[in-house]
Amino acid sequence: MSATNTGVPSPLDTALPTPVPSGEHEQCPVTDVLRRIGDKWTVLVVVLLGQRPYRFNELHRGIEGISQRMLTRTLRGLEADGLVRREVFATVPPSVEYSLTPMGATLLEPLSALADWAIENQPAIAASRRATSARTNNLSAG
Amino acid sequence: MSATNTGVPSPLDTALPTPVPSGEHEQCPVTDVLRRIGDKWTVLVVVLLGQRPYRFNELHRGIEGISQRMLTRTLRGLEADGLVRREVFATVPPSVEYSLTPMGATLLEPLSALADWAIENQPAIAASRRATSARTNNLSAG
DNA sequence: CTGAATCCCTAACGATACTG
DNA sequence: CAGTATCGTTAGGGATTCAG
Repeated sequence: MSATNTGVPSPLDTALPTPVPSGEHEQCPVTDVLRRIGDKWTVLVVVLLGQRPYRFNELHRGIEGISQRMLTRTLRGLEADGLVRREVFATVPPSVEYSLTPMGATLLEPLSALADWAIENQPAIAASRRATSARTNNLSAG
Repeated sequence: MSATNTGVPSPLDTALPTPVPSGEHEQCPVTDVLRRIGDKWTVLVVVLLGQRPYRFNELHRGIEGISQRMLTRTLRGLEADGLVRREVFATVPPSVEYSLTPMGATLLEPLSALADWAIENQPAIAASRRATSARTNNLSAG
């Protein structure tokens, strides 16, 4: 199972030559993507759009806690990256439909792998965090 | 290839029942993990430690641009999550060795899938971004 | 060598109000 | 309905300094 250096061909090696890229402003694509999808809402939006196209307020209602501002920014970012398509229908109450592009849809697969890992390991992680904070409290208390 | 709703069993569906979890403070494990590994340095550290154990300053030199502060915080976070193990050797110049735990090593696999995707799609994403900013400039200029 | 502590800046985020 | 504009708060992150 160990993916350290035997099992996995590791495309990460390709992305991280030797000392780590990050020359100055040019980050490696992996980091770039991680920072994009690591924000607070992008994954939720992508996952919802993976089910079917959504309209703006539909997403707004579907993602509890998101503000219009952040929903707009998230969608704009995904659109700029070519992961989401935005279709405007000039109807009388104007409506806008968002959907994944083909490239956006392919993101669901690696995302699923990571989600799988997250779900599987979340209990262990949570337990580890609790143990750590308990240990920290002990140090404070004596 | 479409992973929209036919090909992939989508563990995301498990994580996102219908309207999206996020009751109030309790986020879904996927979002939680994404925010953890989506920060600026975690992935780089995990990838390096995936090759072999590293000492503190070795990591510091290996990851160009990281500050001691952030390296420490990143390692502490990973340690608290049970993904990284910290071993202190009480030698005369004290040395500390960091390595992936077994659970940490399993993270390399889904990370590779995502890295694969990132590397493969990075050109398209970059092109899309350029096209978008060019379009924005056109609106401003004309 | 391996950090912890402090200060400061910026980007991200959220709430609210306003517009086509 | 689908946004934009503005403002205030907070969290992430960097530089520097100090300590075991």
